[in-house]
Amino acid sequence: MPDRYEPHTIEPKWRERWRADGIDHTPDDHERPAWYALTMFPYPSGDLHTGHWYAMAPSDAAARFRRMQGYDVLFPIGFDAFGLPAENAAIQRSVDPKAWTYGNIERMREQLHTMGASFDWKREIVTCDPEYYRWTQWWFLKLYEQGLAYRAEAAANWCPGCQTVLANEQVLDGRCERSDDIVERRFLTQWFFRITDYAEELLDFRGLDWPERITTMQRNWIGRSEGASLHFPVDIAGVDEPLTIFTTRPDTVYGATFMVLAPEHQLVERITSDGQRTAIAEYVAATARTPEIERLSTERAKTGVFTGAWAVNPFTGTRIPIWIADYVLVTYGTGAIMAVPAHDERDFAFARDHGLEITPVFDHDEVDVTAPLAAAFTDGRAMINSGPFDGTPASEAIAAVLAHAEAEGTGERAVTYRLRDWLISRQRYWGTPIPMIHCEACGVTPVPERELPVLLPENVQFTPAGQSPLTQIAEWVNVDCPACGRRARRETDTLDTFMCSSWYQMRYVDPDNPDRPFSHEAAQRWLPVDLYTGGAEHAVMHLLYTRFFWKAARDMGVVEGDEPMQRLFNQGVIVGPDGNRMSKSRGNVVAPDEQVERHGVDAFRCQLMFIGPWDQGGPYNPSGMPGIVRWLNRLWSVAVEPPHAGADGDAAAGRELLAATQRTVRDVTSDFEGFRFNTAIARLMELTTALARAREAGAVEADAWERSVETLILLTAPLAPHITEELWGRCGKPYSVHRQAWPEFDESLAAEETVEIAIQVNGKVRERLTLPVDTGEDAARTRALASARVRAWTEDKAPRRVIYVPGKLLNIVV
RNA sequence: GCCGAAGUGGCGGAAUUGGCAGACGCGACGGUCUCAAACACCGUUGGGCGCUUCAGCCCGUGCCGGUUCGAGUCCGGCCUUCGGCACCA
Repeated sequence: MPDRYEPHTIEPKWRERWRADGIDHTPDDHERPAWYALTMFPYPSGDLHTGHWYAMAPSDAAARFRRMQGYDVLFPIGFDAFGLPAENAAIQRSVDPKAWTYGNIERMREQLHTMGASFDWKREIVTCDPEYYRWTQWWFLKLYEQGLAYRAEAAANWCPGCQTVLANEQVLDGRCERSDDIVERRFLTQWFFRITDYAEELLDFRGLDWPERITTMQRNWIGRSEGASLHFPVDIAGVDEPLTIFTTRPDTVYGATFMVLAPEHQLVERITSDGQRTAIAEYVAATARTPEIERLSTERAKTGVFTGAWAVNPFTGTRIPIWIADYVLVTYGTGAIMAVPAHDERDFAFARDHGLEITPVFDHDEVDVTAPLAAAFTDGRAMINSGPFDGTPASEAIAAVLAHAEAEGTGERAVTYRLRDWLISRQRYWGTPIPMIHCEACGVTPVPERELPVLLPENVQFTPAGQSPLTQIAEWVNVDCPACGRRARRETDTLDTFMCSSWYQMRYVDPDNPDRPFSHEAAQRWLPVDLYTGGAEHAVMHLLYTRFFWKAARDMGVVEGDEPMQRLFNQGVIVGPDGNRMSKSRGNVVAPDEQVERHGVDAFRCQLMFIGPWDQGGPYNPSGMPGIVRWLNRLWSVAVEPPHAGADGDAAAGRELLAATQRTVRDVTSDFEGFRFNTAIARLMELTTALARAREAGAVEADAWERSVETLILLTAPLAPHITEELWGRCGKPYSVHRQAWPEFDESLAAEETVEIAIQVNGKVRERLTLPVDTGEDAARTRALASARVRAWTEDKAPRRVIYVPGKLLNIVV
């Protein structure tokens, strides 16, 4: 009497065996081709939730699939352990961020083990370990050496109540989430990476197997614009340098009737007239409280204030007023624009609301400058009101004006990107210390490489009001300058955690190397990553930063090739049964541990993979679980209970079973290639049912039965690793199922003899005929026209047209 | 607001380039087994009309329009929902 499928007995047993055998360790004999499968490492929030399972179980299935296909697979795991939540816990609950983080890691490590994922734990990395962040600091120094790191003023959210810098996440509706004070923007000197140096190259995705929506989002994020820089002299005593603006439409310069600076623009202070000083100051202060998303809204009224200053249009010689307005951003272009209200909707709205001049410079059927927005046309035919250019066709206008500007020295061709340099400074404690020292004599001085890591002090005080705790630790802050030996101060900002995650895939290839971030040999063997899986929420920032990092590393000669991740797959976001993001306050959290306890690991993994396409995410409702449990029970049953002996079986039934098995091999293999685990499971369910039915009928050859069952177990192994290991053993096969070769599709066995063709009359299905697979059009047509049902619809009229799609349908048009 | 996606039965979803809409599963209903329950198994299941002998017919993939022999799929215009928007990771 075969016993029943009891996941709680077999699952822990096999996990222990695998752990003892080190079956998941990355092979180092280099016998087979290398495959680097990487899943985004988790933040150690303390609890492994359904989202982690949703990200990692299919990633594991993909890694197992490649192993069975004959690759040596590197499938590592670690923790992205620096960041804000640890600091919040410290402030709110007086716990030490380090103790909190490592406690969480320990708990999550155990939870991850129970997932049955084939991670190589020997290579685990934790980004807040000094042995890891020492190399993050090393990278910072290298980028600094390359001239890719620099300091500049940048705005930060400042809470006047807490006297501290806030993350965007901590700002709700312009107020501090803790104290409810109105958040201001403050300018601090901070560190940046010159990611914009790579803007052009980052636009190039050739050779990468990435989803198009991701590359599109990155392209738009980088936002390349071609145009011109134009220089407008400022009509103010003491201001010699001209005001430089960027425009994509230099051909409209004769219509520039005023200028607008971002309220944060450096010149504002110097050019404002005494009479306007109060109004300008008020407006600048108000802007500091306005979120950028709101500023960019096209539906909002265009506010602004006149500075009292005038510039000169270098083409017309006309004096034009200089305004400030918050629809101009200091971070884009030069932070200043020439406003051409006749040909730009935003400028038009502004001019209309503030009574400014509107001069069209392209002819058009109707020019109605008194009408609302719609009248601000951006298309033209030929230039007008443009001095020597009058009559120039629109198609030649930009080139003509640019040539003139370059000849006169009033402007030049320019390309601008929306992409801004990467701000990496954080005024926080729980991050990688920036390895820099500020010396009064020598200026900013790097910490010598041999002194790395700059250790993060422990047991620090979080004062309720004030800066990062790092600034308070005198014995840490005060050091000798490495260059001149005089007293100097450490940099107290820490690095953005995106920097930790920009190079972690490199560290995994050689995680314990004490002398270098990784060895050349290990990089040769494993890099770049063959398959990167992770959340679509990282579509732009993380993935852009890691591409930048890789390219910078390449230019230093540290890695080879142009891209860090060959293939990318972004899974969707899993939400609660009610369609909302899972959260404790909503009460819609599905706890993985509970599901595992009830149905086992394999069932939970399979259910997550079965609910829908992996890149779509969506609501997770455990109500579908019975279907998966039933399937695994049936799988168990067909594997342990063959048809009764003595059945020599029917050869035709055996052939049919093997054909169905081969079609499953074909479909499941291609589904795995495309991460369509939901349809793969559907096909496996069908084969399982076919086996159960065949056994019921009692007429299958023992050989065909066995081959089919074995294949079914192998195809299921990446999805449900425990039950398949158990059944493989029970079928008398040698340990381990996870070391077996993936079944090869044998087309000669899969062929079907007949096929059902839909017969349409005028596009509507009226008949279905079962025909031999190789039926030609003429034969199919004859058979169709012989059908009484078809004749009833054609009324015996001669077909006007016949469309035949072999194996699918025949459409008769009368 | 800007950028990127997605809308298909009561529910999750399937339909590789335009070619039989609803695979697979949940739920529901009916049945087998059982003293009963659980487990398991079998059948039906998009909506409407028809089914007294035969069994078929119409509608249907967010909404409006278009292209095509043929549209869930392509085009134009809307509506709704979701992801990202640079200090959450």
